[in-house]
Amino acid sequence: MIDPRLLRDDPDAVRTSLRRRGESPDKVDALVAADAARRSAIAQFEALRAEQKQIGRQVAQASGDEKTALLERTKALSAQVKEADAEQARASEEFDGLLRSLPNLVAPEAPEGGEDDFTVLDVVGTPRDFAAEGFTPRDHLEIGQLLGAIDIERGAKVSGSRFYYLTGVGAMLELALVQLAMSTAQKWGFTPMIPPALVRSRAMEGTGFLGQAADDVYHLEKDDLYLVGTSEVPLAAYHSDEILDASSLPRRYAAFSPCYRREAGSHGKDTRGIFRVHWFDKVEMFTYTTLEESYAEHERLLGWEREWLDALELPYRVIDVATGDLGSSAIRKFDCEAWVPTQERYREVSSTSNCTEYQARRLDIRVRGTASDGGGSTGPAATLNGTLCAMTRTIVALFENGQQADGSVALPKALHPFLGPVLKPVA
RNA sequence: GGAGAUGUCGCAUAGUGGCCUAGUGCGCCCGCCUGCUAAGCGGGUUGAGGUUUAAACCUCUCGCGGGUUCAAAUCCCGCCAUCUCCGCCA
Repeated sequence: MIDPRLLRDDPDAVRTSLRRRGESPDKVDALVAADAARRSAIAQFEALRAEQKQIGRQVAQASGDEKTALLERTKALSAQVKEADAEQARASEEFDGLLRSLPNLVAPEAPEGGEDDFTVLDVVGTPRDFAAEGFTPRDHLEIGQLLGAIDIERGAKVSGSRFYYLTGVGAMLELALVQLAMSTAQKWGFTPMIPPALVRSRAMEGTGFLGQAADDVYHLEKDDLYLVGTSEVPLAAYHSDEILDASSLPRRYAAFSPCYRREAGSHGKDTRGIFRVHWFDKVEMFTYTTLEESYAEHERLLGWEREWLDALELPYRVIDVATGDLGSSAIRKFDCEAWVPTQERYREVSSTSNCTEYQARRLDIRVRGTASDGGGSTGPAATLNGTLCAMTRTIVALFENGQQADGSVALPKALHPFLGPVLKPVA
């Protein structure tokens, strides 16, 4: 959530941000009113409570008629305090609920508009000219079947649509990517992590996934646990309710985990192969830092994502995602999109978001000793996340871009130590 | 899954209904003293919220949430976590 003080000091900034996201700014008025109601309820409760405590101390020392009289007064007061406390709690809860439903402010630099209004920041590499090479490219599923790497029919038989088995070299390719990604991230200074993929609602809500994205989340009702759609969730919640020493920042974690997504609302989209699935594995980067440092860290995360794609020798472009297409936690988001030859377009393979203090406020993650005030006080941390390697989409890109006329796939040098230079059709 | 125990300030502990405005020790911070170091002496040291120009004051916070009571760290109920034992299990 955003800084509640901003609602009092500069509500127009909040309205402007909502408008830029394509949302109605109306709820700002309700928030300002709820804030005023909350504060007045708190003041009322505290005044009554102070009186109750004062008289309570007198009761302990009094005796006889004096005590009876005091008890008379404080008995009535007790009911009033209880009532005021309930009202204060109700008003605070209402304000908190409204505040949590508000998305993060958007960065002024983020381009305004919807899904198609992104800005292209860079284009790297050149898509191959298959016509010049004299053959028509096969799509990733066809290649995966030739290599014995992907079994989509049995995935559907066992688990339904959008499920798959990685088999043979497919399974080994994923493990190679995981191993390479984790060790590379460790070299960059990230702490390797394998986090839980089932989390409580606190973690899910705190990272901002139970708002507009709630339909995309799997929920295990019997246990009230959620399957994470990204390890951003357990990584953000890792330090919840903690105060981090400023000198320990930035803290960088790289996590390998499965990711589960209901893909509600994407019926009929990307139905072929393993491009859009209900489950995939991913290595995710995550940083805890300060607000001031978050902007530079966002650029660094993008830099590492690019370095990874460079190492995989994939052609890609980088886009600055438009305000209307940002998640509720993010103020700005950069996507890396790899070229997919059979679709003749760039498709998202990684994404990095600066969530500033939004998640940290919800999860109560604070920093002690920020530079701005000599080191004594605490303030919310800033969190950022970025994909290092989403397995299925990376496999799609590697297969399609590396394919050769005979159905084999030439691998980037970085993967040679694991799998050799070429994956060959099985039969 | 069953039985039992435990949860107090960074750490260790005291606290069995009003003297708790949570004490003490350690650690940490500031100062004094001191050839140096150590010791010693004095003060400070959970976090959040509210009133406010400020200073200051007030409220909440003893794992979390309810309840009893004029009054709860303390009594009752539920939950969470940890530990020990039994069962099951990769």
